[in-house]
Amino acid sequence: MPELPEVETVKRGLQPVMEGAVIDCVNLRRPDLRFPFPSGLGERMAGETITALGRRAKYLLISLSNGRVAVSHLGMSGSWRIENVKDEAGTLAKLYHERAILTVHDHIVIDLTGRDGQSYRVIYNDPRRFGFFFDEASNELPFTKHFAGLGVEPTGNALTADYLAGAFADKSTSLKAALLDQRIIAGLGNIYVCEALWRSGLSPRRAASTLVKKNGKATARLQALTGHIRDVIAEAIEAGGSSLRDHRQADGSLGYFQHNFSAYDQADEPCKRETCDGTIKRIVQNGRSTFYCSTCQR
DNA sequence: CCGACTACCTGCCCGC
DNA sequence: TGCGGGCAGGTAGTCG
Repeated sequence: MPELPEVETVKRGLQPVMEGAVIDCVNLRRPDLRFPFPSGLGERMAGETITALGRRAKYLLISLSNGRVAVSHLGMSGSWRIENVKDEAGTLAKLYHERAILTVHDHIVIDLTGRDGQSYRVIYNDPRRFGFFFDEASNELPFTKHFAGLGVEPTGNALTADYLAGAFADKSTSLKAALLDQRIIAGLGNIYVCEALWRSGLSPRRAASTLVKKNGKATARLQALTGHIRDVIAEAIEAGGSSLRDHRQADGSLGYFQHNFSAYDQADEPCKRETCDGTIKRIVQNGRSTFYCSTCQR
């Protein structure tokens, strides 16, 4: 589920509890997710204060007072939730402990003492275990293999039509694949690429280079696409993340962007563009589903 | 170097 | 009702 807007939503949901909190203990309930947890990870985190939560691309960043950062990637099915938020007596946390409310897919449990002095429990759940969790010295993180090659954020000023023109100029690969490439734009996933292309009236099958003029400048259509990428991501964050099926915000409420999908998961539905009488199709590109209208997306 | 493909893992949904 | 097949938000590794 988790594309950039969902990770941003998770971050915002966790911030009130986690920022400024002291980590009492970290329980890694299995040795790995997609990769083995680094040796000593839980011990390094215990006793530290969380100085800030951040996000880069689809990674959640938990900055610690010892100069390290714990990094969480949600993979396809990861989520974070907060338990025992209202613990006024200071005893509820213990009760939850004893009741063993954890399920088999609750892989990471972080017990905290918040700035308000109350006890909190933050839990990472991930049925498919495609997520990552590791730590790194914060000044080293940008140079690690996961971060070194990441492209620009779609939320900031670095995403411009000129930047994309440079990245797409010699790309004969499909627009769909180019937009999913985290080395170009970091944070887009299958849903928002489909949505941005639908808004732009661009076929996901078109070669990326066809949006660049011979002089290397962006075409008007690439300029429009750039704006739609920024818009769709901003709207999804505003809506609290999309969430297919069961994706929930950290406070347990559902994101509702999914009600706004124009193309993604709309196979056989009529195209929602007012001037179009086409039907959304599902095709497979690079082994992944693409949803688009071949009538108005050219 | 790049692009295409596969593997990783569980759960859900559909058709038989 | 049970079972098999296909599919799911992502990314790292491999291969050509």
